[in-house]
Amino acid sequence: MTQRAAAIPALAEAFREHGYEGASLAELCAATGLGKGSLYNFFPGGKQEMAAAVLDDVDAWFTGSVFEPLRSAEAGDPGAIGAMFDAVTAYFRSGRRGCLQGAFALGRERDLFAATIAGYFDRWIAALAAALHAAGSDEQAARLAAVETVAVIQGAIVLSRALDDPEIFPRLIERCRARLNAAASASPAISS
Amino acid sequence: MTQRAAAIPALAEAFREHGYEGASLAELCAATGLGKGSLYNFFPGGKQEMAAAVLDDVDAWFTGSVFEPLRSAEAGDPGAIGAMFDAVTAYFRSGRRGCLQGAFALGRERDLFAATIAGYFDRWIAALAAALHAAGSDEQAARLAAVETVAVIQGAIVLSRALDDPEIFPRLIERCRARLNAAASASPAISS
DNA sequence: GTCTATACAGTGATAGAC
DNA sequence: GTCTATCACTGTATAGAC
Repeated sequence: MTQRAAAIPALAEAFREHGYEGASLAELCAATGLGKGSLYNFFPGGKQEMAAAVLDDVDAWFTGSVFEPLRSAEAGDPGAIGAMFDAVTAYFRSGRRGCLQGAFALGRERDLFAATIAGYFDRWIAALAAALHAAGSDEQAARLAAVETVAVIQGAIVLSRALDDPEIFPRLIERCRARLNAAASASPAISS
Repeated sequence: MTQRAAAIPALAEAFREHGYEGASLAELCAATGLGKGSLYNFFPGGKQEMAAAVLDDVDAWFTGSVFEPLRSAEAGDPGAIGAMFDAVTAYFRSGRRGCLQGAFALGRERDLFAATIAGYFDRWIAALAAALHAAGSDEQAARLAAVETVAVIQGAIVLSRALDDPEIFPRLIERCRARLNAAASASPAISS
């Protein structure tokens, strides 16, 4: 059963690089070093179950390393939002690595994983909005800023890959960081 | 030869909905109402030529309806940037419609169309930066704001589809509009 | 549990009838 | 020009040998 878990990161990279439709079983076998029989032993549901397992794995990582730490801002940690930017920059490798949930949202495979994808972004936005609210923004402004920040991150991945420019992602992240810091230091009464 | 041009919008919708790998020839035939023979008569290069023609068509529309009007801001038109947001909101149907160049940038098909995709975003960013520069921003700030604005638009499409929420796109667009207006009204000496 | 062999639908693409 | 028939091939998935 630990072999199944070991295969998931390799499957994730294959899906990231080729997309859901583009990742053939042959490539998934090559990526994991397993034969078709072994893959189907671990994932009887086939490619769809493999992708679902990968999405769950990514989701679990973000929950533990991004969403939960953001909640610590509610307990008064002022560095939680900065830590999110650090974690995201490392995870997406400054935009060279794509976002599986984001890529799946753009194609037809969205229908297969709609609830999982929506849940991922929903919890990300909710956690960031809670942290911003704890830092002083009113709830509506915090929610909108959280949506925008996640959108910038997703757009930065698109632009980084489209323009093949590794500096785009860190620059946009720095801009988000500065803007959220500025909003947090401003009093909510003023920003209303 | 006009039949070929008539097929392109239908092909565009098919590629948008299914992605490059996911759009099979059978679906491209169904979308256009043409048989394989007819499609191959118009596009001897097959699927790749169909996608290239679609990208060129989208590019031409953006050049005429978005990039060129932005250049008019250099001639003193203050409404050019607002017109871009209107055009983009209508084109992407408030995020329900995907961006072909953005979607292609995330998968392996990026390699096939790398120059076209990069050129599309390059010219969008350059035109918007020129308009912002004409409105008073210094060049570096204008460039960065342009990159961010295009990133927000791309991210807004991802989030709109991921969360299946049609209000996300227009809200983020309004936020961009307000921020660029605020930056334009501020003197460049202050914002340095 | 892992691989090989295989089934069978569907793929992109081509040839030829009309 | 358009369609039908067909190509060789790859796709996902399964069965069975070891």
